[in-house]
Amino acid sequence: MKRPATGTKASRTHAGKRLAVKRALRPTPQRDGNTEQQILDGAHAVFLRHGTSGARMQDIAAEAGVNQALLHYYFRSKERLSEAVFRRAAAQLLPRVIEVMASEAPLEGKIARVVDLELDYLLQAPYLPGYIISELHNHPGRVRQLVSTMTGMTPEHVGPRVVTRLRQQLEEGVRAGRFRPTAADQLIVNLFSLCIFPFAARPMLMAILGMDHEAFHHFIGERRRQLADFVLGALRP
Amino acid sequence: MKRPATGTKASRTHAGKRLAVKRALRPTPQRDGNTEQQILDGAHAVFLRHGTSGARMQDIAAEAGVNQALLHYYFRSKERLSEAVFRRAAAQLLPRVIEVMASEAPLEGKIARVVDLELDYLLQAPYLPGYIISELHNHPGRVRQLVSTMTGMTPEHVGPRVVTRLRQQLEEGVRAGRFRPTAADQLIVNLFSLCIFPFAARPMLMAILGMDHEAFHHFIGERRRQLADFVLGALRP
DNA sequence: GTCTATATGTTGATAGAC
DNA sequence: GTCTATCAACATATAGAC
Repeated sequence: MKRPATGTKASRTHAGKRLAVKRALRPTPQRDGNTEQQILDGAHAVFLRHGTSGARMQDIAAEAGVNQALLHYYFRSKERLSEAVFRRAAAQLLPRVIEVMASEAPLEGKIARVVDLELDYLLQAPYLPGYIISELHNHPGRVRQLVSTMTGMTPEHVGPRVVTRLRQQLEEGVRAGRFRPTAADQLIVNLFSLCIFPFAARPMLMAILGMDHEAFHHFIGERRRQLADFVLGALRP
Repeated sequence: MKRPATGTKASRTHAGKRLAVKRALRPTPQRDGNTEQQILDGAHAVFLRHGTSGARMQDIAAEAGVNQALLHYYFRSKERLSEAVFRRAAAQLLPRVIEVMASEAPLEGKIARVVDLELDYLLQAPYLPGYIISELHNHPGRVRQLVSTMTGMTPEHVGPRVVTRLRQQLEEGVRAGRFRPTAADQLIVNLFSLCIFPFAARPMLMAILGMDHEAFHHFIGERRRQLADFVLGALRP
């Protein structure tokens, strides 16, 4: 049950793309350039670590170096702010990978490219997978935002297109004796699993395998060199 | 910063293993048998779907069919109740699998057995992986509870033992020409990734691949038959 | 042991000065 | 646009009757 939305709805002007007004020697502190972006960055940092339910608006304000009221001025509510952050985050997890998978390059190269792309990216954004999975798990409504975000970036529906192309390539490979018969959707999920899970479950893996941050980094470096061969190896007839 | 723990600490009797007192025709409603268990089940249901931060004590009480005050009578605080639920959940994700992996059976059989065990179990507890990952991600303190829970169930430290045994078997296999050189920890993570990720990322995968619940169930059924071959195939020299 | 009623603190959101 | 001060609405936790 959602909160009753106390005040009048959408009553305020609600900052559009505001332009750089005259900023001379006002008592107003040094706001770098774009306050909205600053807030979004702060919210990103806090939401990614604590999740939407666990995040506190006060912490976001502090992280962004602004006042809590400004958060509402720019984003109206925590709900909307969290949507904005989730959209931005969701847009970073897969699109490049999907782009590659949907391309016309040979399958062997695509797999190697996806592994490199994904591991390299996630190494510098290690909280992303855990956040996405956490949000999607705890707030089922987020699923709609995910699909709308992804369909907004790629022509047509994402899954079918990638899977169809992949299925073609697998069938060709099988006929040519290069691959063993393999279901396309299973292969896709295998690839995503192998790339993303180690980051999503990072705290667990580090605990179980007794790794510190440096060891984990090294572990991923090793993985970056072996993973494509692992998958290609599995595809051999 | 933790909440200041308002009241006196551990002041109450705090229900130990309470025994079945005389229950005749009292006005007290039909409490099946064990109220503590009932609460734990209700808390499990709510925490697994909403996460610790998102869960509300009132919802847990309702789910358990009891009063909110009873939650505090049995578990003192939301924090402790959530710990109890997390421990119980964490104890179900891996132990059987670790048991198998640490055994003396041939590697090929162990892999097939792990796949069957894990997919079968997760099919009936699909929220488990998302919950564990979400908790570990949003509440880093949970990591300690995880390791203490796991070390409490298996002799010695978990990871090292499993990895050591696995490394031996891999080396033997390589010498016998059955396996290609493979890092043990990478293989372990590959196995976990391939089994657990599809459930952890289930909402995302269903959305991307356009599956409904039935289709997902069928997808896992298919996976159950192919996954071991996929991994074994990757291990061939 | 279990309930109803209530205290206490936190949190998202708003009002209004500048 | 940005701030300080404050409100109103929960959510957790406790008190106390039965």
